[in-house]
Amino acid sequence: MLNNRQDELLKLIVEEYVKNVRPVSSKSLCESLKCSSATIRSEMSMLEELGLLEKTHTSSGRIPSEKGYRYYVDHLMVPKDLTGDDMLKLQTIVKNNQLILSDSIMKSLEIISELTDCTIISLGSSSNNTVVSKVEVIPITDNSVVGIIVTDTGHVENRNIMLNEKISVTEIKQTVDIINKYIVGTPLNEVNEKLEFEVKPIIGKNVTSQKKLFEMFCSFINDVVSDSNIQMAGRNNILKQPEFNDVSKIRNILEKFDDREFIKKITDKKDNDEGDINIYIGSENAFDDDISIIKTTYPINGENRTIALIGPKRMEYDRVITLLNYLRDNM
Amino acid sequence: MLNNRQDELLKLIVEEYVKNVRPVSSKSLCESLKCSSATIRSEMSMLEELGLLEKTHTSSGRIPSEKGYRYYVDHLMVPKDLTGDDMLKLQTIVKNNQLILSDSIMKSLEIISELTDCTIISLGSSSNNTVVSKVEVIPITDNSVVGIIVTDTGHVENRNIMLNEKISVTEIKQTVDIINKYIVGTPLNEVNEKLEFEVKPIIGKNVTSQKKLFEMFCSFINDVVSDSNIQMAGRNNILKQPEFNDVSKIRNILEKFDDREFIKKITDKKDNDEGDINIYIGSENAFDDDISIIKTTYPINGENRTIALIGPKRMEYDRVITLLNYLRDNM
DNA sequence: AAACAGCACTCAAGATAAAGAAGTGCCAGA
DNA sequence: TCTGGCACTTCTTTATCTTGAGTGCTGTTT
Repeated sequence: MLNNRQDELLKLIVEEYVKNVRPVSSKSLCESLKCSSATIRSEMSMLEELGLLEKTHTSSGRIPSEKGYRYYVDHLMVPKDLTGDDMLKLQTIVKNNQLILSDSIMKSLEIISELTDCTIISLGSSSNNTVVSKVEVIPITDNSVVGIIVTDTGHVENRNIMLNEKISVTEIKQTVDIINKYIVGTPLNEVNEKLEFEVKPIIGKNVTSQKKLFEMFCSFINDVVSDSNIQMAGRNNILKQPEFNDVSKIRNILEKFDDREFIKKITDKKDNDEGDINIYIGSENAFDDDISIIKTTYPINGENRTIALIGPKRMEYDRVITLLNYLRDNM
Repeated sequence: MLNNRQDELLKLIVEEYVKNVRPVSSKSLCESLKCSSATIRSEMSMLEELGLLEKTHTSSGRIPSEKGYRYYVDHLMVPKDLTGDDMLKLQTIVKNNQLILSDSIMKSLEIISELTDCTIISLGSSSNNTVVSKVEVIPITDNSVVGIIVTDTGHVENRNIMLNEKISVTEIKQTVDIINKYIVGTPLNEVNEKLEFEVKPIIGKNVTSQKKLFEMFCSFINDVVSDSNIQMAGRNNILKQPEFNDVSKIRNILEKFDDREFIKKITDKKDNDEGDINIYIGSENAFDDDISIIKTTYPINGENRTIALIGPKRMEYDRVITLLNYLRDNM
């Protein structure tokens, strides 16, 4: 491993580079390390040999390599206390009890995205513990209805459903009553099975015109189950980062934000500790080599929501993590 | 006004510039206009004197000025037939009758945004003709409920409502029944009045614990009324346009896309002909001098939705307008 | 052995100059 | 009224030079 001074040096370089976005010179660290620039230079080249530092050209200062950031995050970073300013802004939301929990967390995430100039994505793996609270089907025209599903977390999904044939209001009510009777209280991931094996036979006994409605509704609920509900805050913040001044790079990233399938994959990665904070630096994530993702999960009303904070590889890791921890502790 | 050749010249320059994003030289037009470059140059300087053309520097070719685009759009542009390719892509959606009207129009708009590399915003002035179809309040926890409002256009709005005190299920049902009884069938813009003067007195007679629920619900419905439902397609398309290679410019525009208040103002502008296509070139709109907006309204289920197509000032006006007209004709 | 001062070397970035290309404007003649 | 010809302008590209901020290395000091 590294000696004390090397640790200290790497830490200084990461933090200096994160702050100024400029290769860090040996001279600029003399004062902090209380030794000459020559000494620092020799240490620097050792760290470079170990793959922890890089140069942008032969005679440039050093910047942290991906491995350098990893080492920093794993060994050097010390959790920072929240600054009064950060805390103040967050508290106004946390303390506001006009909002239900999930809304107030979303608001907090918006604040954090603003404070850090990062993008935050919140996505729920709703199918696990969430339970259907209510199903509604409301007639709109002669041959179209709107289907609504409400879960016990207060989440509402709706879809317009087109029917080939005219269905009477009473027929709709019949179908919905049957669905409700069997489905309310069912966990989302079991709804499919129940619809297929318990509800379908019963519907079958009734008027055939209900079949179409039932099928459409099944497909709707299917989508709800498979569709992790995605929320995003600070989508454009990446544009503020000086290293993203290349339009094609920005475009690449912004298009990934809009790609639901891509975003959903963020949840896929299984990590050692659920609930822990996981960090994916540069090529460790699929976004972009210059991007890091800080991922964690919050249990909200029994639902596990994944929170992903997306920012430049050159990120204030300590501050970001402190903010996320503060949010968890004050939930 | 301009003579025939000047018309032809301006038309050629606009269309050439739109295609190649490069100042157009006199020489490049000799063949099309069947005269020498010197002749074209003298015509060009006349058009420049009239403010229809501009130069990027003293010895550059010409580009259309804002006034030039305006003249082109008002007098020179001829509606183009749809290319087979464009039509094909649109038709697969239009002909799909699994979707209700508003959904299929949204799909079509997505296609158009893709075909034109423009961003399309669809926003509804829901309060005018839309009528409440159903109101629901579903208990989530002891002191929170989710409120749902469904309109006759199949639009669903929902909100989590936090209550200070515990309210029993039957009490909620009572309140909702009263609200439903008076509100269903009411146009959105009259809901407020009705709630205040007809429903409130009745609620007042009942248990006080309902008051809070009623108030929260009023605030919710208020927001629904004032909130024009915004949909967006191709948000990142602006990044594909070569003239937007400046990150600060892109940021400025993308941030406006996320600014609901700003977007809503698009509907505000009153125009001569409702239902007609309106064009705002460069400084004629509040977005950016290099951006044009093509705006029109579609009546969908009695609701007037505003469609705004946002792209570079250097836009294929004829094609875009043909696409929008085709969509209207095939609705 | 570790730290340091000194010096040669490297590279990026900015300034300046020159050459070439792509235009225009204008004039005189058909 | 149109056109060919020519001088002039500006952008673009390329090359050269300079400067400044760094490093790497070496020999000396502690």
